[in-house]
Amino acid sequence: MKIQSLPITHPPSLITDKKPLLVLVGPTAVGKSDIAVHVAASLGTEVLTADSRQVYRGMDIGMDKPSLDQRRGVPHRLIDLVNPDQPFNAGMFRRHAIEEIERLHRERKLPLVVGGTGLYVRTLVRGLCDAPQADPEFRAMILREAHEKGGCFLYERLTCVDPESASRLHPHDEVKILRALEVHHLLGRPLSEVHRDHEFGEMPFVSCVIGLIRGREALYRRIEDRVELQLAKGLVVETERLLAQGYRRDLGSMKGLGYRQIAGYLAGEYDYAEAVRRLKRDTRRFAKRQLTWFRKEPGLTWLSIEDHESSEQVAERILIQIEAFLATLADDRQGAEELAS
RNA sequence: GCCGAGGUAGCUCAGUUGGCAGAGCACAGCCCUGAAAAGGCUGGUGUCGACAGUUCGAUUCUGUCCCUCGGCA
Repeated sequence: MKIQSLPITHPPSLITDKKPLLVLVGPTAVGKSDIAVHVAASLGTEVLTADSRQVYRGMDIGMDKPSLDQRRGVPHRLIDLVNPDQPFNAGMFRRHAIEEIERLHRERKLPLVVGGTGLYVRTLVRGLCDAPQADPEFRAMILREAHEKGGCFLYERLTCVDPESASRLHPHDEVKILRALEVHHLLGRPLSEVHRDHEFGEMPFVSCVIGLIRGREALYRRIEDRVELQLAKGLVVETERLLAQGYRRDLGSMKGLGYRQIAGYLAGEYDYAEAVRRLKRDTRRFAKRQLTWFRKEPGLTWLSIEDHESSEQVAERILIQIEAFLATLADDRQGAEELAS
């Protein structure tokens, strides 16, 4: 019976090698942080944050980092890794995260990844293709050239060197066109080829991915409440401080939700009420994009949160799912051992 | 009460010399492999205030009524 339950795609030898990974995802303001602390405390483990924004030091209110009080003694990792003007990206996240995951495995703890950055989570669950890191010099150079030549220079160039990537991208999507050109320049191979070799088929761990969700109206209400709370905590002062420290508005970190809208208000582009309106709107749109991303994540189990549920109650339900996941893991392992002997 | 102005999408409004209506915002759906809280794409969701009249046909013209906002009493 045990042997029959083995998925054909996983040879027994691989299953015994692979270590488990727990992952909690969901849109912004769904309540991940509070719930995760309860889950981590029950499991006696730590929280590994998969959030592209919480890695920046000094950006606390805008990125909604959980306070020490909220963390209730549970260690949180992968937060405050770089300064706001330092580069950070999915590859760097993956390297830091894998280090922490392996450490926890050595300490016989179950790694619990919690976050809303879909791409970052995916680099852990399904890997990341072997392409070179971002090259700021190349980008600056080619952007200068594009500025001089104007029009669709970048897109046309990509059509020549990597027609497959070009056909998948819209001519207006400069960020992704730039990346494809960069990879071709550094590697001498088209990015589309690198992607085809990888296809997110890496699976370094046996992952249990749970997606938290609420009704759209409830989620939007929570987003509004959270924005108000961030403003009350001093988001404007924090933005002023970052600008005074010399962090310019065009930095990736400063384009994050909160800082972008408040910086526009501080620069006199619109009034305070308009800044708040835009911040709420942009956060709602972001939550929607997150949902679109997670919806197509294979193997994700949704867990819908009711309005009346406390984070402890939700954590209880998650723990039941985790127990079931660990039980199948133990079954598979036992089956593999029987097969091997 | 009288005199103006107006009632069209969730909101602000445009428009149809009579042929089942369109912008912005809001909203919805989607794409994504080292910028991802970034970046990009697509979509009009409607008893045109109500009822009658004229007309082949009325959101548009006419009448009555209702409502909102000004001004005068």
